[in-house]
Parts: sequence; structure tokens; C-alpha cells
Amino acid sequence: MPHLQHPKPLRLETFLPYRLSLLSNAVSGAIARGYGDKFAISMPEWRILMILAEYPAISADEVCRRTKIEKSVVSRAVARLLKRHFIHRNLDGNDRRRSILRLSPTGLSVYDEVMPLARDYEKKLLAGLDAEELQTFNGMIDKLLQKTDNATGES
Amino acid sequence: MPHLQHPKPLRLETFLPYRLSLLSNAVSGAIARGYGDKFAISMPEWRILMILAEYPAISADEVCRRTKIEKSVVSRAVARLLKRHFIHRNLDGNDRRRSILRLSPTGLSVYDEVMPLARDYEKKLLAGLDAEELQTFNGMIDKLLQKTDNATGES
DNA sequence: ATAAAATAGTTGTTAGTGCAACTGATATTA
DNA sequence: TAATATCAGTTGCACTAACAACTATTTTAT
Repeated sequence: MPHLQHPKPLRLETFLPYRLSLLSNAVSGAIARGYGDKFAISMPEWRILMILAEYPAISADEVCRRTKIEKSVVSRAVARLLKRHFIHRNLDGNDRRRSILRLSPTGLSVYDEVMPLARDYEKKLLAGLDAEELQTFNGMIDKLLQKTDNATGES
Repeated sequence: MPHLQHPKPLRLETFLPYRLSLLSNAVSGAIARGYGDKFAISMPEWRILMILAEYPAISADEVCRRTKIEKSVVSRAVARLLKRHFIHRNLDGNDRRRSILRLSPTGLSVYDEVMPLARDYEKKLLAGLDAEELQTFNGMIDKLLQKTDNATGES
């Protein structure tokens, strides 16, 4: 039985999408294990806490735009965060479709505990790497993100 | 009502794990849409086809090791690929726990159609980028993958 | 040789995700 | 102002993935 093998296969190990996916999963997974074990919060929940720590009174819709998390995921994550009193929600008087989300004291304290872990992990990950290389790396991510934005945005 | 905002928040937009996740999702998503629409194959299925095009007679277990896909996911993806006759499976005579997987002619032809799409997308993504920067970028991914390997591997 | 441990692979359960359909509120247009 | 379109947010559903438990086989140790 002849083995069917492509004469010039696209090697998975060198395929950029695959490599990015491996790296992203490894990195996000490591951090998620940290806050997941400690506070039983999911990645979308953590990202919402982060964005509310940065922008302290925004709507769920703006959370979507800023985090790129799908709106149904945000909706359910917000529901869980509300139930656990990590955030507050108030109707926007000007537009009653909207509600404004805010960190609660509890939520802020959770954020204060998790944030250093995340920051430390990032720091450890980047430790010992050449500063110039790192800048190139970040620049490349930006360029690639821009390119994918265009590609995604085309109808 | 005072807004609870962290004095020195960890900015989501500059947080490497978040940026990697955005990029990885955008890139993998774009390609997955390609073969998903055309052949109704999932990402794990596509990766298994890729790895079999490169290593033409390996066990499901080796597929796991080489693709880092979880074994139950591989098991179900293999089942679907078998049902659609994209691959063959034969018991390994030396070790009857193992089965050897091979691309079928159909599977190879699917691979032959999808692979150029994937390759072109990667090429388009990287087009116009400085070769030296690109090398740095790839080197950084390798370094970071190594670091996460260590971190993941610690008990 | 036999018991215990490890390995390959499958399957059940559970939770997460993305899409589409829906509700209620606001904006737009005739 | 009435009809329509758009928007914020929720919910239902189908699909995917992770983890653990399980079967069958092989390896290791006593």
C-alpha cells in the first residue's frame, strides 16, 4: 500500500496560524488557570473586569467593542459577575436600552488580586528577551492585526 | 457614586496574552472559514489532514503529540474523517492498541485543494513585511513557546 | 508467571462559544 | 406622526472542547 504523502506539504510546525494558536493557548491558558483556580472566573469575565478597571463606567456594548468578545458571551459573563456582586449595573437615563457597568468594591478587590498575577506572568514570559526584539515583535503583532482587520472587514 | 477605577490598571490593549489571542483568532478564523465553507471540515480535522500529509502513516496518539490536540478531540475528528473516507485506519500488527492512520486519495485531494488556500493566506498576511523583522518575529515565537513549555510542564 | 502500572483510544458529561431570533428602546424617514 | 429601521441586550440552539472514566492491550516488576 503506497503511502499517500504530499510531495511538498505545508509543514504544520512552521505554519504561522498554527504557531500563533499554540502560543496563544499556552499563554492565555497559563494565566486563566491562575484566576480560574483562585476565583472561579472565566476568561471573558476576567477581561470584562480588566476593561472596567480601565474604563470605569461603560455599557455592555462598549465592552464588546473594546474586548472583541461576542455580545452573547458578554451578556452571560455580565450576568455571572452581577450575581457574584463583582460589578453593578444601572440603566442609562439618556438611552434606556443601555446599562452602565461599574466595578463593585468586591470586583475591584478581585481585580487587585488577579492583576499582579497576570502582570507577573507577562513579565516572566518576557524576561531576558532583548528589548529591541521585543519592540519588533510587538510591532509585528500590530501590523498583522491591522492586516487581519482589513481581511475580516471586507464584505 | 465614585467610579471604582484602578489607579494603575493593566491595559487590555497592550496586554500580550490578549493581543496574541486576538491575532490568533483572527488568523485561524480567516483560514478556518475558507475550508469550513468549502469542505465542511473543522480546524482539528484540517490539522490532522495536514499532519498526515507530512507524516503519512502514524497513530492517533502520534497525531496528538504532533498537533497538541487533545486525544478525545482527535478521536472524534478521526471518526468523522473515516466516515467521509478522507483517511484510512489499520490496526498496528505489533501493538494492537494502536491503529495507523493514512490519507486516502480523497483526503489527499481535499488537502491539495485546501493547502494552497492556507499557504496563500499566510503569504498574503506576511506580504510586504521586512524579512529581518519576520525572522525576529518567528524567533520570538519560538522563544516564547519554549518558555511556556517549561511553565506548562512544571508540576 | 502473575499482578500492577502504563498506554492507545473511546465515550459520557459538562461547560463554553457563536449564530440567529427575539424584545424593548431609540432614531430615521415619509 | 406613523411606519420603518437600527440598536442594546437577552435567550435558545447547535456545535465544539476539556476532563474524567472506562476498555482493551502491552509493559514492568516482583
